[in-house]
Amino acid sequence: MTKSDKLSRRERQIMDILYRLEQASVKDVMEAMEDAPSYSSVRTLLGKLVEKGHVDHRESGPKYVYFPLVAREKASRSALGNVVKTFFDDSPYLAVNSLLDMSLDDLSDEELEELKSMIQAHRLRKSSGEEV
Amino acid sequence: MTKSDKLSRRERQIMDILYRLEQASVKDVMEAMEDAPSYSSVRTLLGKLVEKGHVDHRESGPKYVYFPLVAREKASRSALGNVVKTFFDDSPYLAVNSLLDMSLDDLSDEELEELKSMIQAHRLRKSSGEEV
DNA sequence: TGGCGGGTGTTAAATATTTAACATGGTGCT
DNA sequence: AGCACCATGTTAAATATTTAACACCCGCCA
Repeated sequence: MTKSDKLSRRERQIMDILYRLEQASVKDVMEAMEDAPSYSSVRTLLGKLVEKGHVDHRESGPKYVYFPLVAREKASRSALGNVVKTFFDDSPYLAVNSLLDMSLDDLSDEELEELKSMIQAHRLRKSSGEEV
Repeated sequence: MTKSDKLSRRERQIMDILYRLEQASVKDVMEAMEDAPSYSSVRTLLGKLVEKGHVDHRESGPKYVYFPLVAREKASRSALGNVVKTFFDDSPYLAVNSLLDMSLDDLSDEELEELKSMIQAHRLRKSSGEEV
């Protein structure tokens, strides 16, 4: 029963913070919360996440530092997949389209170029006989 | 206090289903859940979402059909934004990159082409004097 | 050394979520 | 009409989440 533990709202919130910060002390987590409860509460939540196997901690000087056990990379794919499924009829195209639409202005020329060649490279690879 | 109501796990789950299906009866929602509770429970949850202002319902023949009050489009942007913030250091580029990386194989030639020209069009627009 | 500050471990209470039971109303069918 | 079916309205119990209190430990330093 390592998997499929449903996370509560607070637990999910803390997981997100840990992914965002990569790792964090109790205090760090608390400070990252808009609507933080008491120090004690955050500590309990973190403890529960450790119990459930989502998080681990190591000592860092006098205190603990917590971090997610599932790699950010993997978790991010899962999160993106969920969004695609929930809001874009399972179509990655629609998702990329929307994401581009809402952020094109924030991308640098280099980034735009990079994305384009990423697509281009794939098209070439595909057309050059690499069938399924 | 129409805004900023924190959703519980079940509430979040149901909202996602409503966004996925666009609209749904109690039964529809229940059937869309892996781990559905009783009909009665789902009904209560939906009622709460209505109370909180996240969902509305209309009569459809003999029964109710529920649907989200915030447009899918808007909700999707918000969801994407959260993922970008949580897992991609707030960098849309990294997010698009990852999304493309995990889904390139599923995109048709037309879609690839479309994305490329979307980027291209933006580059042109940008370089033709539309400075910030 | 004695007491403070800052951390953890544990346990228990308050609150919210989640579930289900029971009652009601309409519709269609025999 | 009477009954089964399917839906909703309401209310209450079971369970989980969330919060906080209290006890302890360690390093520091006046």
